Amino acid sequence: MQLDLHTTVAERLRRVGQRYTTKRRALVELLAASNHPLSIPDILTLQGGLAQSSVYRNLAVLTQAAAVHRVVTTDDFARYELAEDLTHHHHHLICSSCGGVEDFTASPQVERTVAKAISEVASTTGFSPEHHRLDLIGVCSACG
Amino acid sequence: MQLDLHTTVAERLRRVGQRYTTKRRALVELLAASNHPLSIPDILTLQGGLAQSSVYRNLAVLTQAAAVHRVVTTDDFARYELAEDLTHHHHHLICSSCGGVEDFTASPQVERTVAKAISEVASTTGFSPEHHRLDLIGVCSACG
DNA sequence: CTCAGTGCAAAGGATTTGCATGCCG
DNA sequence: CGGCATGCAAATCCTTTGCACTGAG
Repeated sequence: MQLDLHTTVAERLRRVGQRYTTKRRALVELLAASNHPLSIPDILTLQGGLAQSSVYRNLAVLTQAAAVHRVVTTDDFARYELAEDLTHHHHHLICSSCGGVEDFTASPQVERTVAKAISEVASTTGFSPEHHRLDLIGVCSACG
Repeated sequence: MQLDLHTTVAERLRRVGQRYTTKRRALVELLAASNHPLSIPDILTLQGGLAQSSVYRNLAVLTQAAAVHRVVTTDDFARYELAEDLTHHHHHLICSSCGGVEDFTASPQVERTVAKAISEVASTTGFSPEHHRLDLIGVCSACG
């Protein structure tokens, strides 16, 4: 699985004309090891030896290669996680107080219903859905 | 309804020790007239005669008074819309290409299912949900 | 008169970019 | 060897803030 992950990421990078360098691999491993999206400050803290600008640049590259996904919450920091097809479909619990994010998985029934709603929208509007985002905004246990 | 809107907003502002000035009323009317969240550039274009900083400041005040809601998309601009309880519950179609947003309403069944999922999460985690966000990310008809 | 609200300009802060260096292929 | 990735520092750009002025009560 871990091997597959790196193989897949490498492949996606190659497809957009980019290399899978040591630093990029380190970023991917960091994201894979976390059960929630990481902000740049998070990453810089967890992984010393990475220039801030390089982190930004590499995450941008990985995002463009569809290996990483950028998550926006309520605070000023963008967060990053591995693309869903490299991990699993999930949703977010976003804390309106501290901006922190946790992952959670919805029941199959919810996903089924949402999927139906999406196809309805697609057919009744000129909008072409790529994916959906079902987040719960509230107060996390730490802030509560 | 329009009268109620202004009355309600005025009341909420008063509650946080703020006045309902002409400029603030203009902002509220602008947001009420739009069927999608507006960015600051949007607002400045639509409403001449408002200093940019005042728009930011007033939107911040209105947000704090729970009369306006800040919406984050994928581009660099924050968008603003009236609080849901002043309009109606809805969701967003977010264009991953231009960052634009349109509103849409989900079927009662979807809402019911989502509500159930939310209460499940609330009971199984330490997280206290305040509201949810079900957005579709894709390509709008203009960009497609 | 008083004080919140406003406009203007300057400051802040996350993110991006230019450029010289170093490493991978 | 050649070109891309990296680090550092400077630049960007949305957003916030300081300050003096104005207008409503």
